Amino acid sequence: MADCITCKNKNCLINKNSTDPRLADFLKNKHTIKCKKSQQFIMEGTPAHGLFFAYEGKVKVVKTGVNDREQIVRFAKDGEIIGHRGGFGSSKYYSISAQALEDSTLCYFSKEDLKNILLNIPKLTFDFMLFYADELSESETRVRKLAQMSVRERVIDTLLFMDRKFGSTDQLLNIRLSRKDYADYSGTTEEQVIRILSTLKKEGLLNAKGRKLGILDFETLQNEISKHTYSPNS
DNA sequence: CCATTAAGAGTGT
DNA sequence: ACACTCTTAATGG
Repeated sequence: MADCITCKNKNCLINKNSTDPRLADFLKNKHTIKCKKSQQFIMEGTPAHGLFFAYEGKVKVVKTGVNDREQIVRFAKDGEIIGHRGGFGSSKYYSISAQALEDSTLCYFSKEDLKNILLNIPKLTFDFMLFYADELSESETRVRKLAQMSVRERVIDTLLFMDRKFGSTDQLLNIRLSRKDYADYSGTTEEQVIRILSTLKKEGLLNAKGRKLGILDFETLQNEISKHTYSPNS
């Protein structure tokens, strides 16, 4: 596989700093992991040895709650980090699980290597800090939405989010999720999601080809949740 | 390629 | 939430 310097994922924090000569040895220690669809590669509560980056593919990050109810915490695509703390911080264990949503390729760095470069390359550390700050901000916005939006609003918000994150082609979202996944991200049950999706279809706001969903009327959907999205963060 | 089966979607209660 | 039906995807010959 391509090395970090020539990597296509220009948004990756490692790629952005890959020309720094001090990174050369570190980059040699990168591992590449192939992951089949549905394969879980981080298990919550398991000792953390490092940090993953999605090289290619899509991943969901999940936190398990009571009665095995799952909450999808975030999604990751090309160039993005999975397992934010990766064991180089205070906790020795992963606080989340991660599962591939499609066949994916992951890059992996050990926590020792990571610690080393974070302590020695300020620019990279600064980029990480900015990234974490943005993530925290987004996470805060999500807390508010989960608390204040109605179920229907949360489902709509999730649909719009999927379009922003993964894009659409031919009026179909470029991601394939089960209704359960939509529920686990929106903080509802599968049945609720199914019902809301089918009413959205009847209202002509949503499109479905097979299992794929497509947004037909962005404006109406946007308007319906606009009172929650006046703030700078989506 | 088609048939069988498993997984997921949808609906009524 | 559960039970049931219908649809779609996966498997294997």
